[in-house]
This record gives sequence, structure tokens and C-alpha cells, in this order.
Amino acid sequence: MGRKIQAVKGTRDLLPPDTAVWAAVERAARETFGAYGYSEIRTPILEDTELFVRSVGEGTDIVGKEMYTFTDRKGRSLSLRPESTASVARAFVQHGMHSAALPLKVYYIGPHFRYERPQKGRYRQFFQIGAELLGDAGPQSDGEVILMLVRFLSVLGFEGLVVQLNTVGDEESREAYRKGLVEYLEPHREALSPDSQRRLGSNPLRILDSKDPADHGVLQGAPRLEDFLNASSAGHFDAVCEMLDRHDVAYSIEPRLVRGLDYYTRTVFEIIAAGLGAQDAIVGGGRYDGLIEELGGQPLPGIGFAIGEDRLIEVLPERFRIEALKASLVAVAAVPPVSAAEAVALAEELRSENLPVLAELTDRSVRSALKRADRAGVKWVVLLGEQERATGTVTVRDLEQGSQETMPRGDLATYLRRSP
RNA sequence: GUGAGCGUAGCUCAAUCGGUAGAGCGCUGGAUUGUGGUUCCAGUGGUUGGGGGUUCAAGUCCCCUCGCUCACCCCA
Repeated sequence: MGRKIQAVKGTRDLLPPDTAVWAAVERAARETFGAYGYSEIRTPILEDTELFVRSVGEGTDIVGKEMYTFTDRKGRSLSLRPESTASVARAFVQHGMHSAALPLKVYYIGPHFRYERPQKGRYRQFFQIGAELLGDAGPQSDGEVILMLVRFLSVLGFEGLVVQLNTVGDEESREAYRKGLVEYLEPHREALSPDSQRRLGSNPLRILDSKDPADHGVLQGAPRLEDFLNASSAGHFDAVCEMLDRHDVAYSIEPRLVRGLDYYTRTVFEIIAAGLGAQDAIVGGGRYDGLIEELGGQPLPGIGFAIGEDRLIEVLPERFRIEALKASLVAVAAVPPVSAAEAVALAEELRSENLPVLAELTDRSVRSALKRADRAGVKWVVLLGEQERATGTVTVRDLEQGSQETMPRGDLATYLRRSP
């Protein structure tokens, strides 16, 4: 006997009936995003490692120690995508999409990979539902992207979620602030946590949202990012807030919210949800005005977000989940001595009428056929027995009501379609 | 990468001081051969994660290893 092989660490099988919930969430995303003029984009799961080094940033943990990177048979360094904004930007440049009607609005749904120790809400293979708007720099774009996100979450039935909002300024403001912050923190280096000391050199802005109490003390007197914003960055942020106000979006400004990816500029945001333990961010996003150019394209702005689908489903409102799990199947069973083959034939007739049908494939007693149909969550069972066959009728049993009636076989499809 | 907790049937868990593994749920069938859910009966279920050690005897004690979970970190 060989050893049992199991799914690799940090990956998992999504099984029925749960997959119905995933499908319903994804359907809602497609519909909602479609209503804002977004189309689907599908980029490869595998990319040139250099893509992520240049976009996400060499100094980030994602690129530095969390990527699945390997060399292929020709010695090229490839990586499993840890996120998709970089891929979308790459595709945009590669296909010269700047000459299409801008802004380009695309969304994606799919697996991503990061090599981390798994814990609640964190997997090595995880799914993201994301959207990107490329080619418009105005604050209305930031606002509409957030409105779309909020609408999607409300379609799923979420209530009381608050968008955490901040600006990291444009490149000029951000660079000025980075210098100011390092200048202030350097003399306090010894008081910082070891992680923050490391970040001082690699990614100083991230020290701002450190969870370490020691860091909080040092940060008390730190310069504030908003004081370093130039007029353009400050005005942009005000306009975004104004738009969210106008549409009654619940948001809160979090001056310490910075994000771990290097490409973010100006607006950044997150949504966190209760019930997820330490990994409580279900959405993260922001503007990335320098990314397309960094990847060799024209200087074009962009903004987008990514939703952690695994986490989203973990805290999905119960009503949406229940609705998604409702089966609308009709079961067809033959009553001995009528054979199962005849039930299958009847099922095929109904499927031709576009009805979803579960046919009983094995000759078995009515008792077990009904029991099985009941467990499958079916509402209607069509019974075909000797009497029915002789008279050209069928008996339809309503498992919820416990009632049944016999009708001409020709009326069946219409009857079932009409019934809830 | 660091730390803590936990691995017994498909699932949730029992098993006294170390004495040779059990229940519920599930699944399959049956309880007047054409009627489900509740109930009752029967059947199906395990190399106790794996390996080694101590012992007359190990699910139980010791060591190693693998895995799971949570937290740090990171972020969706």
C-alpha cells in the first residue's frame, strides 16, 4: 500500500456543495462589475520573475521571501503570481492597449500563490477577485472604483463594513515623506522592534502600521504624511472623499494605512471584517500611477483593488450562503417493475425542455429512491410506475408539502417550470 | 523563518493507574413487494498520522518525523 497523498500544505480542495457558494459569489462579481463597464481579463498564472521584482518591489516581503520562484528547463526564472495587478499592467503594455478606448476597465478571478505559513484566512494558494481601471488619473475614477466595490459587497449582503482610506501621495510627496520619516526614526533606531529596524532600510513607510507596541511609542512624535502632501496630492484626496460623501459611502481616514506593495501612489484603501482572526483584510487596493511606465509602457495612471475570496467567503452573510446552496433540481425515479432506463429517458425529455434533472440511475425501491432524492435536497420527484406508463401519465410528488398529483406526461414540463 | 497547541472510523469525539479500540452522526439495505423526513433493526467501517524506543503489555510513557490549527511576520 502506498502512502496517501494529500493536498500540498496551504492548498485545499473546494468541494460541493461549497463550490456552489463560490460560484454564486463569482457570478455576483461578474454582474456587478459588468454593470460598471468592466470586462474579464485572464492572464497567465506563471510570469517572468522580473515582472514582480519591478512592480511589487524587490524590498517587499512578497517578492523577497514569499514567491514560488523556480527556473524552467531553459534556465529562465519564473514565478507563480503572488498578485495580479502587475500581470494586468504587463498585458496592457504588451498588447498596446493604450490605443484602445481609455480608461480600460478589467476584472479577474483566479488563484494566486504566496509561500507563507498557513493560518486562519491565509493560504498558499488563495483566490482573488480584482478589478483595475487603467488610463484615468482623476479622483472620479478612485471614487467609482470604491463605489463598485461597496456595491458588490452589499449585493452579497454585507452590512456595516467601513472603507479604510488614506493617501500616500504622489511620487514626489511620498519620496519627501520617506526622507522625513527616516530622518526622524534613525536616531530612535534602537527603540524600534527588530522588524522595524529592518524595514527602516527597505520599506520605511510600513513601520507606520506596525503592531508592535514599542514602535507605537516611537511613532508618537513622527512626522505626519499629510504634512508632506503637495497641493495636487492633497486636492486629489479631498476630491475622492467628497465623492464618497456624496454617495454615502461609509469610510474612515486612517493616516497610518500604508500598503506593502511599492507601486501604490495617492489613494490607498482596505476593508477589514470581523471574524477572521489576525488576517482580517478582505480587500486591499489603491492607485498606481507609475506602474505602467515602470513596466516599459507610456506614462499612464491606474487604480484597482483585490478581494481575498477565501476570506470573503469565510465571513459571507448567511442569507447569501443559504440562497446559493438552494438546489432547483427535479428528481425522476422509476417505480419497479418499470426500469431505471425509462426514468433516464424521461429525464432526458425534461432536460430537452431546459429543466435540471437528477435521474435515478439504479433500479431500486420507491422508498430508497425517495430517500435519496430527499437527501439530495430535491423539491420535486417525478415517479414513473406501471399505472402511469399504462395511462401516459406521471406522478409528481412535492417533498416539502408531502403532496402529490398525477398528470398527463405531456403537461409535466410546463407544470415543473411554473412551480417555484 | 519563530513560537504555542493538537493528531483515534468519512465527520464529531470516548477509551480509568499502560492491559490489546468504542459511541453518535454518516453511508448501504431492511421494517406489508408503489412513497422520503421521525423511529427501530442490520450491515459498512481503523496499520490509533508515520518510524523508533521503554515494557510481559503502548492510543496512553520517551525520542524523531510528517501533518493540522492559531499567533508572530506578511497581506487578500
